[in-house]
Amino acid sequence: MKAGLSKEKIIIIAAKMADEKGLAELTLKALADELGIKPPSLYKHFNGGLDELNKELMLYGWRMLDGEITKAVIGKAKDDAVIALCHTYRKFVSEHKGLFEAMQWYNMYQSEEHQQASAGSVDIIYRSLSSYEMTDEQKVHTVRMIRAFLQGFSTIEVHVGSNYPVPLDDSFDFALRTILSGIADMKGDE
Amino acid sequence: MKAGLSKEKIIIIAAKMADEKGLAELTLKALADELGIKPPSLYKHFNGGLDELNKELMLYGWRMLDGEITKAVIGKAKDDAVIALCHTYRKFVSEHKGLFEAMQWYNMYQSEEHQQASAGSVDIIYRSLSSYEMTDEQKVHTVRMIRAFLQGFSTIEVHVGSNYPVPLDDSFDFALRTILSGIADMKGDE
DNA sequence: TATAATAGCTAATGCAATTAGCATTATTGT
DNA sequence: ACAATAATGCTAATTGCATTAGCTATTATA
Repeated sequence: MKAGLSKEKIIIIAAKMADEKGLAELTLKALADELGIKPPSLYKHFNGGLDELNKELMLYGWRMLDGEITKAVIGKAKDDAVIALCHTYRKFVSEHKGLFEAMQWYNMYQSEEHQQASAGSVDIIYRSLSSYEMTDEQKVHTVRMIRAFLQGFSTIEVHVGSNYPVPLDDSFDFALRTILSGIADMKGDE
Repeated sequence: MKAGLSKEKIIIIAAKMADEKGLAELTLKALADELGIKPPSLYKHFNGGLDELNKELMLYGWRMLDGEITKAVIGKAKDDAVIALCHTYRKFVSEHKGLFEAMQWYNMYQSEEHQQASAGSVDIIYRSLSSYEMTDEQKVHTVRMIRAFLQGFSTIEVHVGSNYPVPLDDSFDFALRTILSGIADMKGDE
């Protein structure tokens, strides 16, 4: 019997499974079961087996995040753009914990492809900064800072959960304001 | 033959292996080979098998990082303390990439123990902020911001490597200055 | 020194990934 | 329409690691 599957459809299902149960639970066996096929059949779609599946999930995740961020910053500039970008990133992670795990996977097989995967988001952050008056080098630093903050905060949030007296939302906004204020201060600096 | 091993000795070797080859390569088989014993023997030290080994590595990593940070901030206050703390954290990660991977593992089996593991570092960051004039709530926010930044930056650094035109060192210092400047600005804010 | 605990071993099991080779269903060129 | 080909699925078999069970030697202790 032919199940009428395609790489894209499989990736979408796999992403859903990863988001629901965590990336570690996404085995070829579990995925095959879900799809109603046998594990070896997956190799017809993913020659590279589990590794390739993970790589595709990573790329899929970055593409999706790029798309959402792009939408979110349309028509916005400076602080508004950065704020929208950060909130979008955070929302994405909260809704796609499994994909986010896969997206952090990009050093394995330290290849080009993986480097480029996150380059899209980096580029969008970079362009969101275009309306600020800063040197290109300052922009690179700022992109890295924002990226580090977003990734770090998201990771902690995913891992730790949100059961504190002081809400994480407040901390996120606080940190965002701090970063923006830092950016505003950076005129005269080297 | 008795190899005269103890849980502690094994963890130290395992940590070294993880740092050298990556956490994923640290299998019970590889560890047993390295130790000159057979895989099942490891269960005499780690009842819980691979899971427990990973958990112990995580705890070991946090203990070690706590120790180094504690040493680094002795006799320092305010910005000096924060700067020392951040540099120490970053240096630690660059020297212990495998352990760092294990340290991020702390949500699995979403238990108490894991929560507490990173609490030590959080506490040290918190205490490093004691000499600033800010409310307790602001301190919590700031701790989270610093922690997110450090973790995010380190992760990116570990994953991406350092082959850019703009050196990561500069970006790190830049971000650190930005955060400190943001902290300095936060007097009147809510 | 007898006894219990410790730390190692071998043998066997289970499970997921993967490979090889076969069968069936689509597709496509004529 | 139909032969050739590609695509997609299957079963059977292999590999490798984690884990369990049960045995043995060594160490520590009463």
